[in-house]
Amino acid sequence: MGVERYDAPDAATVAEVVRAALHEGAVVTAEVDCEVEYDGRTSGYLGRGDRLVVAKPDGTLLVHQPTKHKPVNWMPSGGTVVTDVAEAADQPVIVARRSNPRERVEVRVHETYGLTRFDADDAAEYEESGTEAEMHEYIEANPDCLEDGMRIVEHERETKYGFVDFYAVDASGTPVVVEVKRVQATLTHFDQLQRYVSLYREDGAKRGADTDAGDVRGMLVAPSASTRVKRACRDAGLEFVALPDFETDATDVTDATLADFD
Amino acid sequence: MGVERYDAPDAATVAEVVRAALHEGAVVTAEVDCEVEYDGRTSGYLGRGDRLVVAKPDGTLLVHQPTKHKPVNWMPSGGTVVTDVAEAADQPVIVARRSNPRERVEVRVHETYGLTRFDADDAAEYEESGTEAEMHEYIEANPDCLEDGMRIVEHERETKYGFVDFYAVDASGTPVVVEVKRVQATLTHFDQLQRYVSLYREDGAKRGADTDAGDVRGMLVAPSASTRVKRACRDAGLEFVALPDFETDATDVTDATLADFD
DNA sequence: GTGTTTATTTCGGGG
DNA sequence: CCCCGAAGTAAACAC
Repeated sequence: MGVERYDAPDAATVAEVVRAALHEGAVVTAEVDCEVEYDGRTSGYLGRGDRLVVAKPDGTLLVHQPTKHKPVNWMPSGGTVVTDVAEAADQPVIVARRSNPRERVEVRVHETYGLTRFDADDAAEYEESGTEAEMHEYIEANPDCLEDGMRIVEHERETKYGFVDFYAVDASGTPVVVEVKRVQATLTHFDQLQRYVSLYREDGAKRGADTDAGDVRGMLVAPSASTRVKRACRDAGLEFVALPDFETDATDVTDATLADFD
Repeated sequence: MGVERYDAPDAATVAEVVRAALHEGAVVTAEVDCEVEYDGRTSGYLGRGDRLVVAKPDGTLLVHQPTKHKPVNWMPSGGTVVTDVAEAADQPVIVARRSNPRERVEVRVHETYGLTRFDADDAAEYEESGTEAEMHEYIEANPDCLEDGMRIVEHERETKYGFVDFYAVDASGTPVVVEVKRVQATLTHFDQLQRYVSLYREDGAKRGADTDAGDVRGMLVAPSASTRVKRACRDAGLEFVALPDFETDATDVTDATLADFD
């Protein structure tokens, strides 16, 4: 929980402080004028400018420009961050590497305005509600919200082409493949459902030519869908089901249900 | 390009420095003990712990735990970041909001270890090569890499269900829909191609029942693909084409070509 | 503004 | 390890 601050440190200090901090589990932030080079999945170069550099002890490296959410260059956790001093120019150089995929970020520092070592102590974990997983739980507990008489047969059913959110059966016994989305449905989601339904229809056709191979319903469940998606569903014989106002307070419903068992 | 540093500032100082910095276009970083609340697309809560908070003048807010690439909480650019002091506890509170979607991040600061104002001057833009766009250029210039006798008819052809990377014709005059991926092909990519091909086949069927409506080839081009994807392609009558070792050094080729014109 | 697609996506879960 | 799909995806780009 301590912070150590270095103002306009020289190259050797930068290299040593960063090395020691990361080794000892501390986070380092630096305000620098630098240029950046990336080589790996693609390659790229960022000319000189003022940036915020963050290095974490898990190998994460972030280079932030003064705007935007995403770092302009980075390395995800799992790699290693090392610092060195380029002899010729007496400049600190921060290099982050990893293998799989093999990639490398090099930050050549021209000027270090400031450097901070932060021994952060954080045991908390983020808790979230309103996720798709919770939506699944809600549907599993209340299959009638999809359609009266619906019965869930299997959740996350594995097929040779991937996972189906729900495999269900409607009131008349017809199988229903259900794909659930927490956000407005897109063409990609339609694609997913289409893939699963095609599979079931093929399998149905194999089981027997006399049975109606198309006797499988596909259901895309989401709070909304664009016109294009609705049309695609209609054209492909799939159904879009608007699950209205699935609010994050669905947890309240679950809580109430659980309370009923007390 | 200047940095101002505040050690263990009090709540009023934090609020004022953050306000002034963001208003004047500077980036602020703070090492704090805080709790965080998010409400918007989902909702969530993060209990007390030491974190690095970054606020940018474009409305970006980042809350970083000591590990991982992604911030545990954030607000993308475009919103507003305001600071205040909770009277009761004399704590700084940083709130980022935006509409569309309507969401809000609240950082309740229990202790501020350090605060930095960074007047960053950065005009550089990141330049990247080895992207999918370059892969497209390569294919357009060398269609034979897909298959001997292939001719590109159209690049980025628009359809009512989205864009097709290439619309081509093979040596025998059969149309080929081509979907190109820079990374290993996934089922999602297969889905995309499948959607386009279905469309072309439907259109073919509409044009004339006597012509073979299935007379369209679909080609998924990528450096590799999982077994599942290859099987899906085979089953759907689509082709997977491994475009071997398309390296980022394709830029070298370009450079050499450009040099030839000197 | 919506709608769609890409991404050095990152991340987590399961086999 | 790979494979797969979610994400508060963000960001670019077309309409």
